[in-house]
Amino acid sequence: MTIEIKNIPTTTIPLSKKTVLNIIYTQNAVLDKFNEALKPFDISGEQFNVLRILRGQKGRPANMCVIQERMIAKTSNTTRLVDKLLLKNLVTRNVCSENRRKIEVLITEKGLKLLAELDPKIIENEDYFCDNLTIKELEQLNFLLEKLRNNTNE
Amino acid sequence: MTIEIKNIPTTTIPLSKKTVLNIIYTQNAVLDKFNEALKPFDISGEQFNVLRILRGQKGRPANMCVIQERMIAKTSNTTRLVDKLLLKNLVTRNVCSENRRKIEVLITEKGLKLLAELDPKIIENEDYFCDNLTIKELEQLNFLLEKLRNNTNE
DNA sequence: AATATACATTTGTATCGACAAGTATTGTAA
DNA sequence: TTACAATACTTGTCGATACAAATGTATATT
Repeated sequence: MTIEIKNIPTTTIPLSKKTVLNIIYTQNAVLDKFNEALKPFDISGEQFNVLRILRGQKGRPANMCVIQERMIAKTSNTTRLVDKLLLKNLVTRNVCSENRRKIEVLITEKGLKLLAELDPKIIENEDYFCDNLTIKELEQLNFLLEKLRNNTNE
Repeated sequence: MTIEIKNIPTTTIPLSKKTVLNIIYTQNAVLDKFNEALKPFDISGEQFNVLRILRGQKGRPANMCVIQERMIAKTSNTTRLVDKLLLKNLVTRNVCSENRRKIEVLITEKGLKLLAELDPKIIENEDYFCDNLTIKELEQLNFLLEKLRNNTNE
């Protein structure tokens, strides 16, 4: 189900356009593989990310806004994501007693188990692409991506 | 409305995970800026891409499946995207007389005008990021992305 | 010619992202 | 204390993705 993407010709397309396209294609390829790995476990990429954030809390409950700000996708809807996780009993959700505006979300044992099962698949997935490059090339790639992104003009 | 993303530490996170995250963050940043540029024109990124594909046809009509296979997002719903463009009179849609299963989609004058107006904004957008790197660095970045993507194992 | 199969597109459903608006709770200031 | 604003979260809507199923048309098989 993966589509083949040819390398983009530099002669006909300006280098900047080619670069942007390349970044988009590459992320698509990476995310496709990522979602493919998650699919047998009936969990979406964003649900998985929320679970990982909750695990990172190490027992301390996370508010909605804490989850929100740590998510990769900015304006995703935390309420509905947590709803889905709740339905699968992967998290618990309770109103905070000290500040009743807040919600305390915790990962359950079942959630932790699922993550433990998924961890090696995710690593495998990351290595699948990164094994194509040497350490030096990976470091160079990271350097270039960060330099491209960290615009100093703003 | 853009969120700041710190550089990812290499010491605590494996290089492969860092690389994948960097690719995702970078594409997010690029697409955010891209969508921001399109927003005043009331057109979504995918709608814009379809219009560009149609312009690339240079007067020859495009079938749905031709549009589909040239789109960046694989399984996007071409029918509904074309519907939206039709509502804005940016394209025409007719059943092919030779093969009535097929649909012939054409970009209208209004569509071409819109693209002409958008072209410089898109270039500006691409340069916004790429100006941070030298030509050599851009070429290196493209090389690395393609090498990462073009997995020889399959 | 009737049936089956492949092809091209449409439709339906669930989920997600982006964004605006709404609700409830808390904090603050006149 | 009342009024207003800020905070935390929820709900609604729209556009889009992902995917399965359905529809309509053309082609191949018997």
